[in-house]
Parts: sequence; structure tokens; C-alpha cells
Amino acid sequence: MSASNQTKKTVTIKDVAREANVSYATVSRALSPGSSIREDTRQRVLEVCDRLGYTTNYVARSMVMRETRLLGLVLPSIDNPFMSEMAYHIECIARSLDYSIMLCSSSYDLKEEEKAINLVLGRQVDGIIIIPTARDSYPNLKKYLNKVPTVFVNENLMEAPESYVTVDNYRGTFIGAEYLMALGHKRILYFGRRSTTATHTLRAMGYQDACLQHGVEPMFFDSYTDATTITNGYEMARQLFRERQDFTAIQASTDTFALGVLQAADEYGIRIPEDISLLGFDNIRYAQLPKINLTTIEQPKAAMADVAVNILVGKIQNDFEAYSHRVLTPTLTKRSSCMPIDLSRPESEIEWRLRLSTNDVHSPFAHELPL
Amino acid sequence: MSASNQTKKTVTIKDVAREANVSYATVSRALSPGSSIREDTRQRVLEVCDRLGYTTNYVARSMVMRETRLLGLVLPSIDNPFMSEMAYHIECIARSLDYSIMLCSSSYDLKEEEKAINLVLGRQVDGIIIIPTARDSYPNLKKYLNKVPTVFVNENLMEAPESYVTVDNYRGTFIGAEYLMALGHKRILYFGRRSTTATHTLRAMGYQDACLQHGVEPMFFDSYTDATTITNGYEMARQLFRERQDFTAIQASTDTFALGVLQAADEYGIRIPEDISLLGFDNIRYAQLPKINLTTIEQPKAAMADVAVNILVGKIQNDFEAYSHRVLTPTLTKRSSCMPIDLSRPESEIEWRLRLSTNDVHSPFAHELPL
DNA sequence: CTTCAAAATGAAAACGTTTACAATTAAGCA
DNA sequence: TGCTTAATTGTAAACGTTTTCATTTTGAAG
Repeated sequence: MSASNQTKKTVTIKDVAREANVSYATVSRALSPGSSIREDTRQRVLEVCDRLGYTTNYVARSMVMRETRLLGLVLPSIDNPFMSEMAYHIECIARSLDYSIMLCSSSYDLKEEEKAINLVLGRQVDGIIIIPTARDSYPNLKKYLNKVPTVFVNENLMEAPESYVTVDNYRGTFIGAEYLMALGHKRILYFGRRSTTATHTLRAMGYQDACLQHGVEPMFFDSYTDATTITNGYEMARQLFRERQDFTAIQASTDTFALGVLQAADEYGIRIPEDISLLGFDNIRYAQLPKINLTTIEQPKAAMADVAVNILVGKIQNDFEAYSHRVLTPTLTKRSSCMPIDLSRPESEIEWRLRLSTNDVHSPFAHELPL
Repeated sequence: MSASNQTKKTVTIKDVAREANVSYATVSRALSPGSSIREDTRQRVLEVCDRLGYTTNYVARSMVMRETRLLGLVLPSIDNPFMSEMAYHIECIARSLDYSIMLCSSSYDLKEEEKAINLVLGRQVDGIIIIPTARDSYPNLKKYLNKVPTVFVNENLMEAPESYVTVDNYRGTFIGAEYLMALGHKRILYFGRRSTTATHTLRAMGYQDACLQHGVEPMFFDSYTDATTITNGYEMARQLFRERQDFTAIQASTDTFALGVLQAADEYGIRIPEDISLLGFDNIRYAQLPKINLTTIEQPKAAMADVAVNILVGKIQNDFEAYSHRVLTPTLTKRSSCMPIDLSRPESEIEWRLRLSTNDVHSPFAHELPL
């Protein structure tokens, strides 16, 4: 009824050894697959293990084997649809390779991020996957990174020689902007924060270059908050709608930001896409919700997770391989938040104009072919 | 350019000891706060630690201290808005108490769930938080649970004496149904799966009892898939709309399921809330999206996480305290997916009728007062 | 029944800490 | 200066494994 005072004595390899009348080395051998041990003793030992309820203590094992089979996953916040989706895929593929995940949030804070790295490092993880908080991360983190294999996800710290896997952000916004222009838009406003991360810098550049290449003047509305939450997007969009009306389309730097725009637009009686077209980036799961139906640039998240984990365990197993930089290709996911500015023009022409150029976007940062 | 072959020699306490001309016991003392050591030697040792870049190896420390400061978090899928939000809060509060989180998914699979428990157990976590996959979890898991403090979240395995923290699911659907009835609905369809978890059984019961208490006939449409994904909800809702039209409101067992309904309704040209009112449960972050605006039953997720972690570390620190069962109170979050069936009736009357009864819901499973 | 190689097992060291206990040093006091 | 006691430091064991190396057992061949 009240507290159940268990003895909580864990059974160790020695207990099994005593019970089975063998040395504990033999027990260890019975438990590891490819060791030389007679089949009948193995069976006997296994039987005793089972009877006593022995389970191997992986922290002891880690110490002597010098591997923990643990991967640190450091990210700003698991409560962000893009990141939880990434985390999901990362955990899945890691588990399939017999690695477990230690989750550490940095809360979009550089100091916390540093603490998180230190934490997982102290716990002797075999490798680290970082979704960085900001570009400034790198100088901070530099000193830790040579201790253990590391791969950055969703952010190519351009100055850093570390491994990373990202989507081709430049290409993403480039084709996005082209799509809007193909729909007839000439006044497209880029809505986001340009400077905090390489990711966002590249996204802004892709948009800008696409505009310039088609003789359209780039227009920016810079957020002073991170494009990470709907709330931030909402606040910024309210400000935007208050200050400006000189655009027919909004190209948001992230889907969460786009959702914020959606919310603010609702409040201001602005119809999407009838009054203004809206384009996102990331294709988070909620972009496809009915009523939302956000046209957006898809990041191949499962593939990114797969590549990231595989680069990492590759490095782990080969003791610091050469750095790998993988840049995957984003794709335009058409839904209903963008519409042609001139409804009279036939769709086929739009398609045609679009197809004209997107196939040869020259992305300055796509160092490698996609998966 | 190519592989950078680091020596990767980690500096241990012995290296520091040698360098500082002390025994390694002294180094250990210098690093742990309340030990008797002369201040100048501590400084000297700390200086050497710093110079050599020493960081303590927590797996070695874990072994001798017999604690890992690791909490296992076992849940069906981090890629589920409710769970990622819970995970977020759990990780935050755990981190503030100097615990780290080991994340393990069960993928809604009983076998995987058992494997996950075993995994974290082998890694010697100090405690486990489980968001169970199904009620059947318990018989499976029973044998592991006495090994280490455990707390269940979002599911009170009623047969089990383990600690748990949930919302009062019965009360939740009860007040939800009452709200719909207060809006004038008499044909309310409960849409979900009734049997897999205690949570869902209780939700169905709360709805049913509310109906009966107000002389309304309960109507069920049982899903044969789990109410965990939008896609499942969408498929089931399509089937529902094909088969039946005898209701004016849908009370969904989860928000994700409600989103599925929204999607299917869109497809069938059914307007929400004009044609049919829709009520959810959980208040996931996306329920408040513009255009979605789902009226729903809020689970106090941050509070649940807080209680869960605190129960757990309480147990850890007091070596198996008595079991704690905490049932928090859900609240109705009104948005715009429900509307009165008779628009002529004034809002005040609706409010009045509603207030009449919800204050004395007798929930058979609320063993304890809310936080 | 030896002999000998191969196979199986055991003994002990190692992984990097913490901590009880013993030994040393410092400090106070006559 | 010597004595006593408190504060500091060192020694060694322990945590639960894996693995090297040495030892024993096995079984086949002579």
C-alpha cells in the first residue's frame, strides 16, 4: 500500500558466474556473439542469465569498449514542427543502426547551445548532430568539435570545415520566386530574417537573384525576430500589413512564418490567395492542412536525416573520415496559397514560363549532387 | 584537405594529477564542491584542468556513483504535435534539474515499446517516463517497472499501481459534450477509437455520460485505426461522410483526428462550423491556427510535464516513494469550429445553460485534486 | 596410453571515476 | 620546542564490464 522498499539489487555478471560455476569472463563470452565458447556452457550460462534476470550494464560496457552507442542531438527546440520531424527521422534511422539519441535543447540560445554540446560530450556520446541556433554558433562551438565526430544539419556554417547536410536553400527560394513571377507577380515581398544563419542568408540571396535575373525589383521586409515561431511571424506580419501595401505576393522564409502571415492576414481581412499570394519554405506537416494549403518549398527531411546519420556513423566507424558536405535538392510543392495575378492568362503559359528557367539554376553553394 | 587524423587522446583525471603533482583523489576533490581541500591546491588543480582541457567523464562517474542523471523518455512518436510538445516541456524541466533525456520511440508498437524500455534500462537511466502506446502496454511492461522509478504520462493504466499523470479525460469529453448540447446540438457523433487505451475509453465514457445525463442519445462512429495521425482521421472521416449524415456535430477524440475531419469535410463540401460543428481534444499547437480555429479541450501540457518529472525525481531521490496518481483538469478552449444550432437563441442563454452543469461533473477517475 | 594441437576457460588488468581509510601535514597551545 | 588535534592529502578498493594472456581441458592421432 505504502512505499514498496525494493532491495533494487541489480544482478551482475558475477552473480551469473557464481551461479553457473564459471568465471565471469566466460559469462561475458557467452553473451557476445562471436567468441569461442562451448555450446553447452553457453546454453547453461544463458539459462542462468534468464533465471536471474540479468541484463547487461551498458555504462560499464561503454567504459571498457570506449563507445557508448549514443548520439547527441542538439537542436533549438523539439517543439517546432520542422525539428520534431527531423528528430523523428533521425531517431528512427539511428535506432536501426543500434544508436540511441540523447536529446538536448538549446532554446535558440548560444550559451545554452554550448552547454548542451558540453553536456553530451561529457556523457561520451560517439557523435553529435547539431541543428545550430545561429551562424554565430560556430566560433563558440569550434573548440569542442574536434573531440568527437559531428555533423551539422540544416545549416552550412560556411566558414567551417565540418560536415553538414542541408537543402540547397538558395535554389529553394530561387525556384520559389520564379514560380511567383511565372504566376505574373512583379511585386514580391521577401518576409523573414536575413542575417542570423547561413540558411537564411542563402534563402534571401536565392530570392534576390531570381528577381534580378527576371528584371523584378527585390523587396525585403526584415524581421527582427527569428523566423522560428508562428507567433513571431504573426507579430511581424501585423507590423507589415500596417506599414505597407505595395506587394501582391509574400515569400516567407519559413512555413512557421508563413502561418503567422496567414493569421495576421485573417485579422486584417486580407484573403490568401485572392488578395495576396503566400509562399512558404520547409513544407512542415501542417502546411498541407485543409484550409491552410500552403504552397511551399519542400525540404526532403527524411533523406536529410538519413544522410546525416549515415555520415556520422561513417565518421565514427572510420575514425574521422574526410568531411562530407551534402546539399540536397528542394522541390516546389504547389498547393493553393498562390494564384496567378492575371487569371485570364492560361495555366499552360505559366507552366511553360516556369519550366523555362528552373532547370538551370546555378546555385553557388551546392557543392555536391543530391542524394 | 583529406582526413584529419586526430590522436583523440582524452585527458583524464590522472593526467591532471601528474601535471599538478597531486594524487588523482585530490583532483577529484578539487572538482567536487563540498570536499575538504586547501583553497590554493584547488586553484592550482583547476588551473591545470583548464590548461589541459579536462572535462569529467560522466560514464565513469556514473559507474561509481550509481546514478546516470539520465531519464528515459519512451513515447510512440516524437512526430506528433501533442507528444513533441510534451517532450519539449519534459526536457526543459528535466534539464533544469540536471537530468538529461534519452529519447526512444516505440512507433505505436508494443514490441518496440518493450525494446525501448529494455534499452533505456540497460543504459541505467535513473528513471523512465512513458507515454504508452496502448493499454495492453502494461502486462508487457510490468516485469521491467520495478527496476527503476517510472511514471506514466497521458494514460492511467487503471489496473497498474504505477505512478501516472493524466488529464481528467472523462471530465474533458463530458464538458465538451455539454458545450455542444448547450449550443443546441442533439445529434452529436463521437468520432474516435474507444478501446485501445484507458485514455480513449474514458473519453468515450465522459461523452456518453454527458449525453445520457441530458437525455441525448449517444452516437458513436468507431475508428479501426488509432486516433494519432491526421491521415487516419481523414480516412475515417471520409468513410463517415460516405455512410452517415445523421449528426449536426462531431466530437473527435483527438485534435489530430479532428484535423482529419476538417480535411475530409473540405473535400465533401461540408462547411465547418456552418454545416457541422467540430470539437477536438488536446489543444495541440496547430488547433489555434487561423482558418483551423478548432474548438477543443485543452490538456495542460506544461503542468503535466512538470508534475511528471517532479514525481519521477522525487521517487529517484527518495528511493521508491509511494505511487502518485495525478489527474489534472482539462478546460474548454472555445474557438470557431462550433456554433449554435439555433442562431436565433441568444448567446447568453447558451452560456447560462452551460454554466448550469459543468461545475459539478462527477468524474469517477479523478483521484486527486488538480495541481 | 602418450602426445600434441586446438579449443575452452580462468586470472587479471584496464576503462575513469569516487570515497573510505590511512597517512601526512599544518596549526594551536603550553 | 614538543604535544595534540584538526585539516589536508595519498592509497587503494570499488563500480561492471571486455579482453589479453596464460592455463587447463578436450579430442584426435600415433
